[in-house]
Amino acid sequence: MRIGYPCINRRLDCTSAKKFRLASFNDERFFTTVSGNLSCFRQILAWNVTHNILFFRISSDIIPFASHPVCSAPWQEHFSEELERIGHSIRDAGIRISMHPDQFIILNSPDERIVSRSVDELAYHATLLDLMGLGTQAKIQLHVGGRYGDSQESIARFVRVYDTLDPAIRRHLVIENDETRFSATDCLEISEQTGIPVLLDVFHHACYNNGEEMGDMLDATGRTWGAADGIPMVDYSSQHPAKRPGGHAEHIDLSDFRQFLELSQPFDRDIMLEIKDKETSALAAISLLQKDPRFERGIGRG
DNA sequence: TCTGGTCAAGGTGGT
DNA sequence: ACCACCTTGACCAGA
Repeated sequence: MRIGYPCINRRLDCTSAKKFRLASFNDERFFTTVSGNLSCFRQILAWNVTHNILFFRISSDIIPFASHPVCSAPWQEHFSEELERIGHSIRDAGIRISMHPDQFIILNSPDERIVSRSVDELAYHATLLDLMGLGTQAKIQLHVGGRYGDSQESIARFVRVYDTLDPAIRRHLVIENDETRFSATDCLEISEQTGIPVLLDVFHHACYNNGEEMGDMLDATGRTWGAADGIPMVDYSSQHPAKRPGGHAEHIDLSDFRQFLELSQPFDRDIMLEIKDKETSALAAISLLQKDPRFERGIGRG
């Protein structure tokens, strides 16, 4: 069991997701920005290791506009050595990496231009992971997409597109339930047809479900991960009291988290905390986990 | 130096 | 057909 947080460390005076406006794109700006992002990424990883945080989600903005037509700069070659070095240090430390392309990346759109752009963006994610040599345990988590008024047909369209994807993308790709469109059960149906692993978003499942028990869903989604996929990942958050249902909490709710740990007791999972205060909640979660044998095993794994 | 309108990209639901 | 909202941080133009 590892604990992770996404993209940003608020205690460090740097960001690994610096970007700029499309209108001001030029190669110099691009390379300078990526260099800064990678430098901050290394700092975050080092900070994480000293705090036993061995799971981290890389921001899709670490290479801004990487899959956009405006970007013809050969970033793969330009940064290959640096990425390889970073990848070595990630593997040496036993760190797990994930990525989460944003809401515009949709494989089941009826508009093939949207699908094509989405595939390009996924290819960028996979290339980045591969340049770091992170292997198939590094995952790109994606939502199923839109319903377009017909969930079954939209699921079928996802399956059809998935089957055409380059294996270089598929080996990293997992799907995740969302809080309004496709439930964990929908994802399991897709998994049965494609073999794709299902990442359970615990909070989204609580928001949107068909009455399935959380424990059963943890079990069922975990079984979709093969040996090469590594320990199943889950996303965890809790409800922000003031926000609409589905709004992420500002800080981890430790009593809720303790209940989740209890519930998940039979299973080993890498837990991504989708919580606003990022590393602060990760530290709190870890302090709660000191005596959990699943976590101790994780630290020893190196 | 500070502020707030705006940012590559889509989907959904209300009108 | 059109618009606000989803959700997020931060860019950047203008004060």
